[in-house]
Order: sequence, then structure tokens, then C-alpha cells
Amino acid sequence: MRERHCLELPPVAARGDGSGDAGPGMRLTEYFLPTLKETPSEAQIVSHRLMLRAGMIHQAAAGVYSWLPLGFRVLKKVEQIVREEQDAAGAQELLMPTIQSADLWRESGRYEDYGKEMLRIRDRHDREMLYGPTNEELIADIFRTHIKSYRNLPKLLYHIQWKFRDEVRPRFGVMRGREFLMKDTYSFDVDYAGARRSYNKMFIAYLKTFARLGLKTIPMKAETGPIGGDLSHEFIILADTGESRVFCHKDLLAFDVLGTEVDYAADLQPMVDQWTSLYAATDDMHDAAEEKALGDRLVTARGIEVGHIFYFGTKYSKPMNATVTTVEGGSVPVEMGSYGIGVSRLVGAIIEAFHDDKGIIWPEPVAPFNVGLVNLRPDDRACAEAGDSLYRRLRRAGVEVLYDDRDERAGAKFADMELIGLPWQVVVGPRGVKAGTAELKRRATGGSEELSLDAVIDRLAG
RNA sequence: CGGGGAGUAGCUCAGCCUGGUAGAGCACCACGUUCGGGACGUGGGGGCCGGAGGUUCAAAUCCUCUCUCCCCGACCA
Repeated sequence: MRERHCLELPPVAARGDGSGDAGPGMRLTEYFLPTLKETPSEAQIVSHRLMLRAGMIHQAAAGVYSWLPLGFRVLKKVEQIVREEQDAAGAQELLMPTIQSADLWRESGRYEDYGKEMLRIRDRHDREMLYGPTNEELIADIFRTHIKSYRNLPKLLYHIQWKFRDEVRPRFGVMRGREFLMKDTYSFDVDYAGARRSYNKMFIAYLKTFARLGLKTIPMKAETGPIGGDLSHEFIILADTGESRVFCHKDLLAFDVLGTEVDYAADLQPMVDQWTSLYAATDDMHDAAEEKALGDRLVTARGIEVGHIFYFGTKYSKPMNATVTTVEGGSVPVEMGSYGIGVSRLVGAIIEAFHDDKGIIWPEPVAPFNVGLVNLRPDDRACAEAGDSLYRRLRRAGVEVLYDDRDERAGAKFADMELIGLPWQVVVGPRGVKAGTAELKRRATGGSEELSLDAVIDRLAG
């Protein structure tokens, strides 16, 4: 790792808390968490309802949302996991702007083709601009300016940036917004074989990414459009309330990528083959003959598309003149591919996959806080001491903790805690404090146990 | 882009048909009683009824136009 020259800032979570304690935490009396008891009438699907009720987002316009502190924390965690897996696969992060010039899009021919989905803007000089729905043109322009030789290939470049697509009908909250946060990677190779290697890297990186988020993912062959070939896959995560029906071989569900150490420099084709050899299809691509052949090995489920990767060859490099010199000294348009993950959409998708009738059940890697510390009686001296002490010790141990020190009824606190779905709850009340214990509760199972305060720390900090 | 629905308090909604001083529950503020699963009492604050025209002595209510949001379908990360 490189040495750090940057200013050391306190962790984001630690700011704004006047307690003076070190460590990642927040007191609910100070936190901006506008939860709702009633469901706003506009929300239809469960993730949208829960995100509004849990105070994660606030609608700004149709399909456009502000991310409130709790939702923002989750978004950042998802983003960070996506980033880490891109970096691990050898992709390099950069940042392209949201606003683009129409000129580049004229070069590729897409300015006319894209239609009303593209938000077009004019600046004060009446120049035609647009809010980027994707970035192939921009990245191709960067590439052609700076890379000229096969010797500088391959390259995998990505950014995580807001996009805007003026959907006719945005819906499902952040799952189908008009403005959305997307990670898009672009690959550059001198030939098809190289493009395939890049494709495979992203394929595996995607499996890793979604697995780390706690999701079951199934890659499915997707329409390849005019390019043809077999290099296009959608990544579908399974969720009971998912938007589309999917079919697959049941053995796919047992595949585990988390335990596998991946060497991105090695040949990844065998691993990709393993994942693509078994049948998997979305509703519209489903083959009845396959269904029959599989019999009881076929699984029918519901899913949500959270990623899409595809190879498109010279579709943009040719018209935009992004070429490289070859070993032989000739010049060829660079082979490209693009690889997207809907980061903001994933937040909704994760909720679709993990919730119950009381609220969200966050997988630990993306939970906004790991522990919700509930003080049932902050006005009671013994409770306040026990609660404050636990809060301090958990933070010192580096545990992200949200401390409910509000003067509210027990029921309201429990309901809010279930709603925002932190993986662990620690309940401090007069009953336990007398015996020197607190209750440790797991959100996912509802199971709980009475432990001494020390045992609670050991368990959560361990 | 076709078809439907809705805009009244922060949220959920009633009132509109049949014009006559704008309501409820929750939320909010104060005080008191409560306190291990969304308490209770008393008092209080808050809305040009989405906007613009029109009809009328009088419009949340009737008429016209417009904006916004939501739902179903076709499309998409």
C-alpha cells in the first residue's frame, strides 16, 4: 500500500456526536433519522416503503431521491465493497463528469439514437449538453487521446458516478429511479482474446461483489444485440419479492465464490465455464424444453437484475477512431467491453432480499450500524450508566453503534430498531441492570439472550 | 408513449355529489401522570384546500386550463 499523505480526518460517523468518545457511533437524540409510523401512500414495493419509513431517503422529484444519513451510510458501504472488488480485479478508478457535451455523442451516432431517455440541456452559450446516461463516449475519448499502443493494454477503467435516464415511468423507489448511482467499468484490449480475459475478470469480480453483499447471485445469458457472441450476462440476485421470474439449475444455488481465492492473473475461463455451464434464464429467455429436461433439478425463483456486463468490440472505438498500433505496426480499433453495477439500486435490492413484516434485516457488511443499543430508561440513573458505558466501550472497540438514548416508550424504540434492521440489538433496561445484565438480540432470528455487560462487549467486539 | 387514479396540516385521510367561518387520527410544543413492545390527561401551535382563470352575494366544493405525483401496460442498471 502507498504511504498516506492526506490529512487524517476522524471517521465520518464520529463527527457530530458531542460525547467526546472515540469510535464510530451516534446517539439517536442527535442523529437525523426521521422514521415514519405510517406508510407514505406513493410507495408500492417493500423496499421503497421501508426506505421511506426507515428515514433513508427523501423523494425530490419523480425517480429522484435525496439520501438521508442512514441511507447514505448504506449506499457508501455498498459502493465501497463494489470498489474493493473492482480494485482487486485490477480495474483502476477514475471519475468522469455527469454533464457531457453533445459533440462526443454525435461522433458515436448516439446523440440522435438515444431518444428522450437522455436529458438534454443547453448552457448559457446555447451549447448542447446532456446529463450522462452512460459513459462509453467519454471513456473512449480519454482512451484515444492518451493510449496509442498495444503495449499499454489491457486496461480496465471504472468510475462510480451518478447517471440520469429520463425514464417514462420511474417506479419502485431507488430500484428504478431516473437518477441513480452506477459503477461502470470499461475494458480495452487489442484483440478478442484479450477482451474475453477482461470480460472474465469482471464476471468473477461481480460474483465476489454480490456474495460479499450477502446476496445469492445467478449470472444469466443476456441478449447480445448486434454484436453477437456469448459475451453478455445479466447478474440477477434472488429475492422473493423480485420483479421478474427466473429459472435455473438448482446446483447453481450451491456455488460459493466467497471461499475461493481468485488469482486474476490466471486463466479464469474454467471458473467462468463452471458458472455458465448450468441452465439459467430469465422469464423472457426461458426455454420450456430445458425446463422439461431438468425436471426437479429446476428451481423457479424471483430475482432483480443488479449488474450487466457485455463485450461490444469496436462499436464505439471505430466511429470515434480509438485505435492502437499492433505488434506488426498496423493500427486497429480497440476492443471494448462495459460492465455496470447499479449501486443505488442494490440498496433497494438488498432490502427486497432481506426484510420481514417489521422492517429491514441488514446483512452485516452493509448495515448502517452493526449494533443498535437501546436504553429503555435513559432517565433512570442505573440504566443511563449501564447504557452510556456500553456505548463508550463498544465505540472504543471500533463497533459501529447507534445508541437509542431517546426519552420514548419501549415499544416505540423496539419498533424503530426492528424497522431500521441493525444486525444486533443490545437492550438495557431496569430489569436487567439490577442483575448486571443486558439483552443481546439478533435481528435476523429474533433470538436473544441475557448476558453480563462484559460478555456483551466480548461478543460484539470479538 | 397509451390507459387509469390522486393532489386538503409533517404523515394517513375525511369533507366535494347537494357552494355558506376547514376537520379527525398520528406527529409537534408545554405541564402532569406514566414507563420491557408505537401510553394517558389538560392546554397549545400548524393549512391561501397544487397553481391560474372563470361562474356566484359567496368556491376546498361547480366549470376551464395548467403543474405535480402515483398506478397498469410497452422500455430499462
